Amino acid sequence: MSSNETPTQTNFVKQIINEHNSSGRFDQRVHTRFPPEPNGYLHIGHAKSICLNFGIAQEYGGLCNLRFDDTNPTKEDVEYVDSIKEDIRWLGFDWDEREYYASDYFETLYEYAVKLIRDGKAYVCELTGEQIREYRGTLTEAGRESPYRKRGVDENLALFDRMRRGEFPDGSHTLRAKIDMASPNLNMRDPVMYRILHAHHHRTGDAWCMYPMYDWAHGQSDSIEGITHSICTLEFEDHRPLYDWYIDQLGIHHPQQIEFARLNITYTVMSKRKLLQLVRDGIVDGWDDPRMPTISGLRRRGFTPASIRDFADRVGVAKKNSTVEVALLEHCVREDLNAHALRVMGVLDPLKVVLTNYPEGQVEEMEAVNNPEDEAAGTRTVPFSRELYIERDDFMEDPPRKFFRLAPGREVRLRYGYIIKCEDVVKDDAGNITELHCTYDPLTRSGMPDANRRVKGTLHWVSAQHAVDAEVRLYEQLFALENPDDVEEGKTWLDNINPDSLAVVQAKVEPSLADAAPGTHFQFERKGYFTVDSKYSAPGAPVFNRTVTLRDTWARISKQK
RNA sequence: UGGGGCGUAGCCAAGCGGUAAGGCAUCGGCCUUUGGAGCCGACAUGCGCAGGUUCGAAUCCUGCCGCCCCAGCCA
Repeated sequence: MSSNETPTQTNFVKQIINEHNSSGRFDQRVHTRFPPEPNGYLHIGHAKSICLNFGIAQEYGGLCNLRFDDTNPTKEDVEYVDSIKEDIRWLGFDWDEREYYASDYFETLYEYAVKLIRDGKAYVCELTGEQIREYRGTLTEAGRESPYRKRGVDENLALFDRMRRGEFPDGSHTLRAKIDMASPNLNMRDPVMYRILHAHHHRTGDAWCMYPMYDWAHGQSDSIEGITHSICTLEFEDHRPLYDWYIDQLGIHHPQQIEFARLNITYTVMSKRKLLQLVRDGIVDGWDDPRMPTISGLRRRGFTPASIRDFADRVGVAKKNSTVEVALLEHCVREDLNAHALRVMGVLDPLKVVLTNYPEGQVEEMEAVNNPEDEAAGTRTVPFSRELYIERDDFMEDPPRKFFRLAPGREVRLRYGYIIKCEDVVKDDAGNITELHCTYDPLTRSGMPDANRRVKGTLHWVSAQHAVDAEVRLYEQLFALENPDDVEEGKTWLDNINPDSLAVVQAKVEPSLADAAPGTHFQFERKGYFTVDSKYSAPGAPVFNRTVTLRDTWARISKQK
């Protein structure tokens, strides 16, 4: 953990582990796992789980496996397993050689199923999907037993074998656990263990035409891997009795499942289904669109692994459903980037300034600090000349009281340059300001004694003749509402999309940025943190994504009016 | 009306019978060649509500109330 990350505090999961360690239940062993289904890209909610599982393993000197729960070939794909592996590594975690797949255990699972059948604890059922639902009963009424429940062991064994051999069509048979159709826990009402699916699996190919249900595969997979603590989300709490039942019937290693609340963040959605829809409908530019809460989106946006880990730590782990304000995530990146990002100057909305008393053709190289938070980052040189660009909103013809920037007759400091004074405002026929005529004070160059003169504000700038054109993408929240699922009658969450979530702007940036490498983080002084886009940026034609703005006191003051 | 969970500040979250940590946000002030950063300070007589036990309760007991999850051959 780097120094800018908050020390991890205690949580109920660690308390449980501590109790196990003092009782000796698992021989002081701590072995967790991160078990994604490869049916989509990882998002920041997964990052919370990854940090938890790998973090706990690290903290207790244990191990954390990566296991793909690939029990449904109709939804899964290698594209997803590749992206998942990349994202976990990028976050800074390593599963060594322990990369497993539930499909590795299909044969073992099959043998386990045969054992249950032999013990009279499972049977082949020929009810249709609809009938199974009817027989299940409701939340308040017990279910009815399937007419196939009383089949003999030999018949079940034979039928199950024929299921495996592919003698039956999809949906015609299932293997079900024989538990209790009257259980108040619906998961215990003879759950389906296997369904017939003549589908090609991304790993096992066509070896199987029936696949284990997640509930039948998950607990045993953990058991087989010797997992001690199976950490998962709240919705599986009701499934724990079933997992316990399977494992107890089988008499195999019994992990402890612990459930925690999944992460929600304001102004975004976290369900894979919705993220997939945003991608498929072309509402965003792929899974890694910088507005997406996916790991790949956050990466492209400019978030750092350390900032996401820090966020996961600060958010904590508990059982209460909650929604964390996106401001906390933003705080975490700012803190990391403040310490590490190189400072540069870039003007997003250029307004030309002519220094009328500055020698024509003269160019001075101004020394600029790369990162005031890190002396080792050194300095660089920025060209200064007679014609410059400043930010259009750093000038006001008729400024309000607390506006500390440029205005007619007012003086302002150009960062690392001179103090200048606005003498004239030049406008076009329509009355738009086209340029400013200013004078500079030659005794106030940065470093000179007169440079210490007190002026109201300091502006960033770029020399017009040296400026590099850059495309800058300014992002806002993808959704206009804190809770995108808060929809009125007849509308959907898609109606809550923020139409202004992306603004593309042509900026002027300092020459050092011309060939900036994709993924590099910068602070554009006074504006925010920006990252070179990994998809569209090219040498000589840089494209920047705005990760997050700087905290902006002036914006707050002016909004209060 | 069944079962499983959860209620501590605007948002997270510690606390585990001895008198409400911390972070984010917000609001003041200091400082500043980034209105950034940093620094200082404020921010729950109160822990969903009502009773009870106790010298003492956010913590224990009882009863309410509210919210989330479960009726896929998804995970």
